[in-house]
Amino acid sequence: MPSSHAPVRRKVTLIDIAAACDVSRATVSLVLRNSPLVNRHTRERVQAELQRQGYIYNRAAANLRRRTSSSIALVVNDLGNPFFAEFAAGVDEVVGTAGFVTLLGSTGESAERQQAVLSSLVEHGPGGVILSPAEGSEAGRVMDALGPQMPMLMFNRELEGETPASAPWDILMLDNVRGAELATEHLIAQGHRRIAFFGGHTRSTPGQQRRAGFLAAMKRAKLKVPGSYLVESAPNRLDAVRASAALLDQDPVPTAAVCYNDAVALGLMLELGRRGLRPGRDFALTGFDNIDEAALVSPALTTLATAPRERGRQAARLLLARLGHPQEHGQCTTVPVELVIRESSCPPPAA
Amino acid sequence: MPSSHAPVRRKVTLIDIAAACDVSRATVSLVLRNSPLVNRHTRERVQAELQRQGYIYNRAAANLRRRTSSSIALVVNDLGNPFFAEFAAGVDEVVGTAGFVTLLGSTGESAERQQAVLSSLVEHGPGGVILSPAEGSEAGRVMDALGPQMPMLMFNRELEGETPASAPWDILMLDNVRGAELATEHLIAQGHRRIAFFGGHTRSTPGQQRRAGFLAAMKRAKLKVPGSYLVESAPNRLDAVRASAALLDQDPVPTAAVCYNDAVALGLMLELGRRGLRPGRDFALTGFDNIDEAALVSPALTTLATAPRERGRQAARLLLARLGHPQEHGQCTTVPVELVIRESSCPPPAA
DNA sequence: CGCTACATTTGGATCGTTCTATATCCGACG
DNA sequence: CGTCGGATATAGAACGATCCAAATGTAGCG
Repeated sequence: MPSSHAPVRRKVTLIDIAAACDVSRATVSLVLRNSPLVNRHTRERVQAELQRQGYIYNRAAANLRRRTSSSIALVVNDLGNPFFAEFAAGVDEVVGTAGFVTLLGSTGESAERQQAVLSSLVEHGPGGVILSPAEGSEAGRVMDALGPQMPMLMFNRELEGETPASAPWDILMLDNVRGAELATEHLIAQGHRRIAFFGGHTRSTPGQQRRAGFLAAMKRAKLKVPGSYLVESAPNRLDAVRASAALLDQDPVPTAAVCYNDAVALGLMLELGRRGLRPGRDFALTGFDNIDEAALVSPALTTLATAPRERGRQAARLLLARLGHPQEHGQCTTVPVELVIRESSCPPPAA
Repeated sequence: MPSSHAPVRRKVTLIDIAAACDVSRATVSLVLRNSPLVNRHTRERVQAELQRQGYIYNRAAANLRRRTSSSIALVVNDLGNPFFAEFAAGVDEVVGTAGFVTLLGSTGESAERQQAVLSSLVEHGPGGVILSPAEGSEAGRVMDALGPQMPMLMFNRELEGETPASAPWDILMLDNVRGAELATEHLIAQGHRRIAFFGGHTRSTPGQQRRAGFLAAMKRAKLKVPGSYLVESAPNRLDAVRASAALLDQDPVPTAAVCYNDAVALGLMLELGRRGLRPGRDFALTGFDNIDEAALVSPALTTLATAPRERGRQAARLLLARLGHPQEHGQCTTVPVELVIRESSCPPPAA
């Protein structure tokens, strides 16, 4: 007998169990939810039958009837970035523990794609959305995709355009300003005077904030920052390598750089090596994020630890807390970052 | 007027649109699915109204009625591991493009937690499951959680216990045997004679296969492998550091090691440095996976490229293809890996 | 005019659950 | 004996979409 003729059993439902036990659907439903209303004897018979037939609960049907949700949508730029991967792991951990399931989406840093991903995710009826916005995504368009009632939490970035007062969202931000200040102050204390800020885009929130922290620390130390010492790049290793020339081909060349993040710092280190300059000896630099690689490259990278997995857990907890109270005023949480001093932030070579 | 008194609009449904346009639910439904049956004029009126009211399609309700699914469950050990993060990114890319959504779950390498995660995910009715099994997970228990009809694809590992003939699954495996052979042959060609296999667990499928490839290559070269040259560890950096002593405290000490994966190799490099040995000079080693860090550590790590993101895409494509034909015989796909030679696999110091 | 052909629309049943209100049973109590 | 209360069980209408079979309108044609 060919296997294609094997009986394709329909999925087992409440009705099948009810029929087999000679009780009503309602009773089986009560058993499933451990209601105390059902007689002990009946409960046991039903449970045995559930087991026997391999019943699988259909949460979608239940959610439809109850108008509830059992999922959270998580939208990040790129899981390939260890920072976001750790963040996602933290989110999923808490979301899963709360009995929810994580719907994943990634934007590849494109506002267009983000729009498509959000529209697709929202049709699956998540209870809320955790979004690390792609660069250039606008508040209005996000609201169009998600509707005005959807609980939302922005991570790490803000949306562009007006925030509608009617539908506020929560925000979880790293203390980018203070972090960049810490890194800058550290390099100044090491004796550097010509310090640049390298990488990241000016239009992104963390880019602005880190740059602001850098400039504030420089100003307090009464150090000049020529405009050419502020070099932009995409926030990844590859584009940082490309942009390095604009930083290093200057006269006078800076002796140190505060980098937008670790990926960018690693790119700069690569280009330094290519030019025969030894990072951590001839040129000092700091990163941001403290990804695993930061401790492993040689020289090890001084950076700011953001504990991305814990941030993910925190984001999930904040959103889950918000589910109950969708109408309340949006909260903004800023979490401190910690300077981790390693070998890359040497004193200047002359000193 | 306090905002808590603001009108909490019910969600917009087909019925609302139908009422506003003075047509039936069925017509609106046809418009939504771009059916050619509906008159052009009507279609435009309905579409305008959908826009105006901010209608959001309820895919769960549609799936219930149509007995279809629009999601794929993805269960990995740990997103914090860049190999799995890249894999997940690849899966989500293809799954998303196909109009499905990814349900995420992570097991933390625990068979117990995997069981719980699978049971939770399956209640959300995914069309299929991509599973990178936790160590020690058994075929029978997985089938219990997922039911006999669920399309499944195993990645990278096989399940323990008997494979029930009734419900076959697809498998996507790296060519672990050949990969380990390549690495071993390369070290032999460099002049090494005392070569060890370091890290990984013997009970896991890739562990067995890589070890087998290593032993086969050694045997072909007529080189002896003392039992003490096979050192186990958990497949992560931390435990590799711990296990390094068992490898390096031997007499005669090996001059080279084929490592289970990159994480383990990086751990071993760390411990070598701590003992004043220079990896890539005094001791040769190879990894497996070619994670980003492999190219960046110093010395850069010779390893086997597995292209995890492309593997993720491939896994998703295989599973999506299988959705249509759930009863066919399970396929096993093995993909080649590529040796990437870098600095860590030096010749032996004496030679 | 009656008939068919075609284009368009629609009511009601249905998917698998939960909710609400009601029914049934049984012993106790006045 | 009537009826009241607690403990269980259940019928039927939701939830928001889709499918099916049938209805409607409109035009063409002999």
